[in-house]
Amino acid sequence: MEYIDDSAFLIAFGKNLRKHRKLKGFTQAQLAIDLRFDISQISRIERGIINTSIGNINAIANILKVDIKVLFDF
Amino acid sequence: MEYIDDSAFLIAFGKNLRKHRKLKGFTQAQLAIDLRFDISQISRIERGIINTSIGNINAIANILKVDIKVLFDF
DNA sequence: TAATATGTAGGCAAATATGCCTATATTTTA
DNA sequence: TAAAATATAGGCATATTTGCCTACATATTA
Repeated sequence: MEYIDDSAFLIAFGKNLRKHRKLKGFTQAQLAIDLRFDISQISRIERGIINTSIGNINAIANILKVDIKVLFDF
Repeated sequence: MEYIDDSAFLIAFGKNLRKHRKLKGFTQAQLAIDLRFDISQISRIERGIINTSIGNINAIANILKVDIKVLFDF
């Protein structure tokens, strides 16, 4: 198993999240509103700027109607 | 798809993490040392007290040598 | 091209996680 | 049972995330 550092992991995660958000037809703003998140958070997460919580990712998966494991499959 | 609130999710996640930690033969202390985490964090995560980051979970998966998706499979 | 929609950048205060610490409880082993 | 190992509880200072905000950049559409 290959080691992946935190920064590379967060960037890869964000890229994958963005892919699935678009596949489900959400803009960052729409997703943020449904989640009652601030819109800036979605942008920060997708760019790998911040290391968000597993609870937030679970909430995102619920709104996107995808299995949470899909968001970690990259 | 069933809605799972943050608290229930964190508790279920922690329970599953504990299961996989034990399957791999780690104590909380051993895991914390390898991760350079404080030991109290492992206990807090496994009990669902805190909502830790995806980066931390990735680091844990690396140390346990499990696919990160396994930790979200419950 | 021009207008509109979508996303990025960054400052700041408040909320939350984290590390470090001591003490206590629970579980496992001799 | 007694001792040792493992896990829980909680306080406190520091670090990080988050929401709210304004401004700017990029992409999409008329």
